[in-house]
Amino acid sequence: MSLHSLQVRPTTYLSLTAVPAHRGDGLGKVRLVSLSTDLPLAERDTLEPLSRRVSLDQKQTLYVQDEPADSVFNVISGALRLYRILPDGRRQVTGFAFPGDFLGLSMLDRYMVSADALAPVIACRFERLAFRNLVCRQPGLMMHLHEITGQELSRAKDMMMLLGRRTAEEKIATFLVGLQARYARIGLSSVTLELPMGRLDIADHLGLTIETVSRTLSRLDRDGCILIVPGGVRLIDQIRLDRMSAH
Amino acid sequence: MSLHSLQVRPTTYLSLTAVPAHRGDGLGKVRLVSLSTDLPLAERDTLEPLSRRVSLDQKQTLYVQDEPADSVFNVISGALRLYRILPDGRRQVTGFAFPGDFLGLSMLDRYMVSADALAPVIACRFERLAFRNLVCRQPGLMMHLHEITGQELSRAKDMMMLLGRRTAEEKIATFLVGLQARYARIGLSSVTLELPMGRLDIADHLGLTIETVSRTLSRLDRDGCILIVPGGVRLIDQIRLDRMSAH
DNA sequence: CGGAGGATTGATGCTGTTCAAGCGTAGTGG
DNA sequence: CCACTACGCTTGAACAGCATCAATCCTCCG
Repeated sequence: MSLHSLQVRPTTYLSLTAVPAHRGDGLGKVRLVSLSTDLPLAERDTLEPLSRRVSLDQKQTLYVQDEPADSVFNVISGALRLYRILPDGRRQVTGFAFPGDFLGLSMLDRYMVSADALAPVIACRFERLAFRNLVCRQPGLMMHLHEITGQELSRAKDMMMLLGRRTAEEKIATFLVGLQARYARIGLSSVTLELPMGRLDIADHLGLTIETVSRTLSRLDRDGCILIVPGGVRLIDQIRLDRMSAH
Repeated sequence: MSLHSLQVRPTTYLSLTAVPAHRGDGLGKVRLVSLSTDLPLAERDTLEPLSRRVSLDQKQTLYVQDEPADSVFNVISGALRLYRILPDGRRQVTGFAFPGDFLGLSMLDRYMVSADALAPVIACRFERLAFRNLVCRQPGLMMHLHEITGQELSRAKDMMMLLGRRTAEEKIATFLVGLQARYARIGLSSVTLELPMGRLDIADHLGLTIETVSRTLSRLDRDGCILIVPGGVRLIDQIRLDRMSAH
């Protein structure tokens, strides 16, 4: 099972996700699915016409930092990188997006990062204002979306600690363990982690250079912590990795 | 004018702030003030009994990371530092809070950072569940609070870029210019920045050591960019500082 | 087979850290 | 009023971790 075959994450309560329509209604349309009984059919049908299916090839851009944010997205399949770039070219990859993730949920006027596809992506697109209007009329749903944003904020603070206060080895270990946990949450439990992003993406995510990422991975491999495999990494010594990434 | 004399920031639209009661109702009570016509008197009166005034002396703790988050706060005066600590003592100061700022607004079950006072603090405390319930019934207000959280998230991404990809000098310059802008927004416009936090707090905020912070400030002083004064810094060469912090 | 792009590895260097000493000011008590 | 201490800040010297520069390797794909 891989990121490509995975489509939707099972969510718990009051969740809003989208899956391709089962009805053969051609391309571009998606069927909005809510696992929540709190989201009435009437509202579901209100939101549904707002949703459009978006497909991206690898390396294509979903949106660009500072451009007017007129859409909210929900990733259905694939993987994206989210990043900011300085005028001189230095880049910070603020995160990666996987199936089930929302993008643009804070609904500011402009996108705060750029997003492009690491692998072919299918996403569900909502017109922002309509999305906003609907959500306003659904306090429970809105509260849930707010909570998702709060969790993203919490992860951002984890990242600050990681970037500001941890060594290269700890950064790599934390990244791998975190990715594993994230895959697990979307039903991709495996000892072997697929890494859809390149070494440079990891480097720009962790505040390192590509060489340091490569060297550190090689060393973890030599030490028997991990096993580097084509397209990914197999986590061998989970205990040691957990200790390195402990917070 | 200083952080101590400053009490409330003027906000634009649909804002929820609190000021000490004008009515002499003893200690502990505050009067809830909304600049929004969207927040009806009835709801204002509902929230008002939930609010309690909190006072902190310097170095006192408002709340601790990972403890159950049963309150939401709005800072009225003073300054706080927000931080996380690793088991081995390494610390990341994720930010500072000033008058007008909300704390715990993402309303997760547990506080994601610890908060303690850099200077004597007065804050307005809301019981979380009641706050949440009220906000749920006020879509416009909730939307605004969501937007504030979104802005915090945006600043968190700025921090990631700062921590991961910028030099010590750029970090310091960005910190000073950012603080200046923040003071300006709460009505504290001045060339001389008050720095209620110590060098170690700045270091732990920017992912540096106290020595590097001190050295970098000294160099900026020597170069005529800034002037170090007791308790703060005077920004001299605004243009050069802006260029160093440019994004 | 040949080229392109990504990843690895090595040699060297620099930025920021670490260790250590000294400075300045505020607070305390004789 | 001045010694004495405490604490935060500054400065210096040596060091280390990661960056930089550069060469090579690997794999995919035309």
